[in-house]
Amino acid sequence: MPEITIKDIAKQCGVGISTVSRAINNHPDINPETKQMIMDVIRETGFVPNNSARNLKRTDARSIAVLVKGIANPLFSDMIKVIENETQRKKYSLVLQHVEYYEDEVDVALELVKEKRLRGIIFLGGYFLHSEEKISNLKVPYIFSTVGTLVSEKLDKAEYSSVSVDDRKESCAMTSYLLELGHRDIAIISAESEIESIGRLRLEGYRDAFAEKGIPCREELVRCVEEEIDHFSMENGYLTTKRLIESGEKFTAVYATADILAIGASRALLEAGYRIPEDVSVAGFDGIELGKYYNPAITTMKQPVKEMAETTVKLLFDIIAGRKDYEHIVFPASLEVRESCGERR
Amino acid sequence: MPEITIKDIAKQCGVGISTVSRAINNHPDINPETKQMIMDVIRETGFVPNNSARNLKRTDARSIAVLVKGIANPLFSDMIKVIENETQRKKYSLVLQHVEYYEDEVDVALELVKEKRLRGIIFLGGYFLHSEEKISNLKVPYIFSTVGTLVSEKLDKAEYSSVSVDDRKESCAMTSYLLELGHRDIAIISAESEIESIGRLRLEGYRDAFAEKGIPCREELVRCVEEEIDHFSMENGYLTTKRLIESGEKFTAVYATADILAIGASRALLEAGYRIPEDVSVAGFDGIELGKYYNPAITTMKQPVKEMAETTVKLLFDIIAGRKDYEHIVFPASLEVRESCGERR
DNA sequence: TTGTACGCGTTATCAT
DNA sequence: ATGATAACGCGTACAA
Repeated sequence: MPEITIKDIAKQCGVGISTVSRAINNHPDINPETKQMIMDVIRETGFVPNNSARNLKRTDARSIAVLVKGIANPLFSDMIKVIENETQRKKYSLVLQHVEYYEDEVDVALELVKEKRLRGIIFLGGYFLHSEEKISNLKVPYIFSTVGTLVSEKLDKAEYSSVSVDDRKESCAMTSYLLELGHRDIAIISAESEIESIGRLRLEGYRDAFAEKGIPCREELVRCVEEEIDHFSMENGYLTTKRLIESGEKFTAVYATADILAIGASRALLEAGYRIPEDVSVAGFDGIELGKYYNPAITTMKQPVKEMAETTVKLLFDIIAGRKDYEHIVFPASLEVRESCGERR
Repeated sequence: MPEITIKDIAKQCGVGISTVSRAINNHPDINPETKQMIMDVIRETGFVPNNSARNLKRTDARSIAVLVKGIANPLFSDMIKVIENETQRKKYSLVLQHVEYYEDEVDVALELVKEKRLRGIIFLGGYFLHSEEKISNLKVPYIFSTVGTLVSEKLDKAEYSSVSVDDRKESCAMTSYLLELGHRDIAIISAESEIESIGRLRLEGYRDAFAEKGIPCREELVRCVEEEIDHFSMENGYLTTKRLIESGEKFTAVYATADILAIGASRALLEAGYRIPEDVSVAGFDGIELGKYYNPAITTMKQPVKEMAETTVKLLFDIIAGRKDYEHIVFPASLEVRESCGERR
């Protein structure tokens, strides 16, 4: 079946090919009547312009992309909503691209930039252990959102931008809060400890808090999620906590380094007969909406998602416009006391 | 900045343009040494082929797409995972495309098919009140998954396929279950009642159950979610239930027509001081993972997500291969009794 | 095994 | 205001 093209439309309308193009793209210099006539034919025939051909020619795209690693993470859903809005306000279009856990986000970015003539990129999630060599091929501005301090070690800070919270510091604050409630046996459900990652930073923050107060931290209570399944998932929080419970170690609080893990952890505790927070306190990190709805509502360290997303977009456009070169912005997180933590009894 | 192209590589390697193309695309008829040499240069230069140009030429794409309306819906996340796996097993690639709530999914599909040379499409979510005229322009096989019976009225059944559950019937079953527990004052939190939609079908099922048993159903207890915000969201379940509570109407059970609404509803009830299920029973629909983790775990009508997704992919490939023309498959849902429903006291 | 040349469908440039 | 035509970057007959 022969695809219907702009040529067919032109022929059928008895006009030139470029006139049709003008009609499609809302060019000013075209006779309104001609345009109307063309648009009518287009509707009748059901003609749809081929985007590949368009992108091939186009030099000006007015679009940016956000690459998301970890589709199911509610934190990202929340951010994306804001990014979408902000981008629209700038009259840009937003390409939303999911990156599989086994894919290299930089490779995906490189392809996408060429394919869609993007002006900028926002990375959400992932580890970013990228070689400078590869990422230096990325000629458009890019921002790491939510994973700020992570990237800094390998890469030249002047090459990229970031918007994030200080995961280590805020995690330390969360742990301190639990310590101040009188808890000493605080189990931590950590997403990764080996890889340089957000999970690792938050784990270090946990250790910092103990060190600051001169309280020894019990290594038996440091629990990493299972490697084989999604690190940030309720299931993993559940399984890891279940193993913790079954190990027989005593604890009075569980700090899960992500709310989504905290919910899985809570389930495991409730099933084992613990009451929250009467028997065990549960704390999370991130401040996702879901935590507010859970029963009990999860006390958490809340990232200012809305502000971060807005700032990310604003910064990206500043860089695109040449008003800035790069910037590393760190937002404060805020302790959100809800229902899942109590004083140690 | 001049983008680096296949031509540059050819020149730099001292070979023809098509030799480079052969190297990139793993063509058999190329000297392994030449290929190695070319690949080395490609790596050094960081050359990335332009997908737009490729798609423009390509006739064989070996890829399908899934268009998702409602990114945040966990039910869809669950399905997508399965679809991804199954597609990969068939050695096809999967294009995952989100459709904004204000976009027309058929328009998006039309564009995408041309742009990416897709061989088939899976629609997830949306209302599908599409005119036959528009959708008839879609020349590749397409399947509506999870919204089966909805589409049938306007469209010729031989034009498309569907995989779904019988929302009306299963919703009736869920309601019957509550009636059998002794509940009579069953409030329903419904996503839409006006538009022809899944929410509407489930509401009709609710009414059916009352009718079957000859029990009058109290219209004051039929509550529709707020129009302005996402119909399938915890927030909407929460707000709608809150309004219900504030209205002062008496009820002993709340049936939310989606688990995600049920969670919002539960929060509202708990905040108002009700215990679940001791004071009020809560029931949902869909069977999303989250419901299992909630406290109390939400009793629900579970859609066989995995089987549905697998079947959807299988069916699509059968149609692509010409082994079938179309098919409308209805899966049974199953009552999953968890913790949120009890007998009326 | 390799290179040349054409065409995919569109937009942009330049005439007219 | 409109039309002809040259790119855009790549794949692929076809020739060598």
